[in-house]
Amino acid sequence: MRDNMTNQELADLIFPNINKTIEDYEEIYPERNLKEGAKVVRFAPSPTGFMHIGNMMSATINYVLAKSSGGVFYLRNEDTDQARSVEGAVEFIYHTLNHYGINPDEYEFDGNIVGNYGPYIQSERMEIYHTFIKHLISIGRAYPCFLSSDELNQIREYQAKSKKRIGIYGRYAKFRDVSNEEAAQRIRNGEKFTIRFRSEGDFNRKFIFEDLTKGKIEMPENDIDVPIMKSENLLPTYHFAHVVDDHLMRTTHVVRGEEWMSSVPLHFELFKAFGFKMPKYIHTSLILKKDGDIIRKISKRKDPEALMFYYEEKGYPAIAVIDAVLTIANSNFEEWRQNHADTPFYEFPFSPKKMSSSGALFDLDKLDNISKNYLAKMKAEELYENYLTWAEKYDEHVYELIHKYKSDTVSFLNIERESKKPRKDYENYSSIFSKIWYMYDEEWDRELHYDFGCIQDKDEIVRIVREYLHNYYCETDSEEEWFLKVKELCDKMNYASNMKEYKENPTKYKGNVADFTTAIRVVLTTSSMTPNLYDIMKILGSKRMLKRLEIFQEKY
RNA sequence: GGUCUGUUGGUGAAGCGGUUAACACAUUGCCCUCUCAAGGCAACAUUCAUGGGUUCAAAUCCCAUACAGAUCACCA
Repeated sequence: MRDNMTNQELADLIFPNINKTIEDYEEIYPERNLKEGAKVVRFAPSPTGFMHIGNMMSATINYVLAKSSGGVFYLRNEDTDQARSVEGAVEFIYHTLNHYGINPDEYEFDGNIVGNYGPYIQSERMEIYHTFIKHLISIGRAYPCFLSSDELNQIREYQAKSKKRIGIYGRYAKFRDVSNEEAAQRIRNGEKFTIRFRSEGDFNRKFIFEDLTKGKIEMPENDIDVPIMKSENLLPTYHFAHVVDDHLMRTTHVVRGEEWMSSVPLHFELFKAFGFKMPKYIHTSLILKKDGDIIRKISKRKDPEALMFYYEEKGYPAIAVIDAVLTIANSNFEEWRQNHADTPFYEFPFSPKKMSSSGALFDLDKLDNISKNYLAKMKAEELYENYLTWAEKYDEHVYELIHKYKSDTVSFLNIERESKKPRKDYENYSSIFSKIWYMYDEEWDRELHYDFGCIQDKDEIVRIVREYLHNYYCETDSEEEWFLKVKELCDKMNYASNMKEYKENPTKYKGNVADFTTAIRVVLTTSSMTPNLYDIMKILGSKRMLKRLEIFQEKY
């Protein structure tokens, strides 16, 4: 055994098959040629098979940042945790993003790589990581560590008990200063090891960095010898992959959750060890949830609305969800949206400074409101098509009905639409049917609940509706003629056709026009709350209306 | 326990030393009206977690306390 094994020799022993250098990779992935100010950003989820609202917010912010600066948005699959990886998750994420109008410029799945900075799947970048780790070992900034998990636990317990800082640093870093010969011997003996970064930081020194949303933040330097490569599968840890990937992919801005803030000093030291420029950071607040009296982080398990699938199933238009997300993400988005109603969201000049620094509650009421406005603005035909597409996937029964009665459905959806003040009846596709079911004859065999207004007496209602349908209603009447006839019958049956007169002398009459039309409305629809009656009658036609009078007589 | 971050109405929030403390959603009331929706008009924080301080003047600056969240893994 030789006495003086060099770092380079140790590195060669650990990675005998790595022949590239980090300089080689600098050439393979050169600086991107983009215009001044263009941002290169990424969405880098772990492929767990779900997309949650926090992911969505991060993806949206990234996309807006890239688009509005003429930059690049790429999708990177962080699958270094083999245990949690789910097959097909990237495709799923890719399609979910597409559904919301977010299209990555660079990505990879099914063996297809789009973009020059791939592979975009971490498990396919082994050689790259190993090259960079080998380099760190060769310059003495990383070393193999043979601490077993039992030993690690003991250290942790001891530190916790004696109120010391937890972690492998200082004298706890047992293998940090072991000779290269000893390390080599252990490796040759087949001992398991991880590679740890050799930190040169000092916990008593301060380190200042600028987060784009939170401003200047002062933290102690990192002095922990963190693992950069796992023993089991030789994959890098998140921290190491972040530094290598974001450098090689030439990321300029890293948008990530607030939970990463505390590892910035570590990342800083890692970037410095390679001599790389650090990207800018935007740490986003967590999305919270009010659960009874307590406010907590939104949870994938407990809160259905945490998963993006929820919004698709409920049938919220994609753009409404994006707007709701941006409303929480950036405080001046709402104002911008008011002045730019038809501008694509990615043209919004996103400002990290305007991000709220405390966590926000995701407000479902607000989403409903945004969504109502979008649905109200659509043309009936367009609404119908979107509704049909939604129903095809989520509600077969509705799909069949509206498909069969397309023309009536569109006419109904068109009532009081396409005006300056369109109706805002629907907040999402799944809630539409409960408000329009009565337009379909097939639905009338269900159990009916007539929602009466002032007139409760069945015989009186039948008298009114029968008289009206037989002797007054005419399909060719204009709306004014129609209303004149309604009022005429009103007077005849001693209901006040003039509201003012009624208010002055309520006792003189049996009721007023409103009560009168409500009776008709309820017989035709069971509901006292419907869009314009005249239009509904027009769609229904005399024959079907008479049938509904029959049903009423039988069932009520 | 160490280290960070935050705390303005039911919700999202604007404000950054002098404002009647914006705006949007929600809620409530009135008006309009064939119902509903829409629309119009109102109401809704005497106060910015609490306690001190600086100042002629504080939600805004400083300090302390409380509370909440994050992090301290061979998970990301």
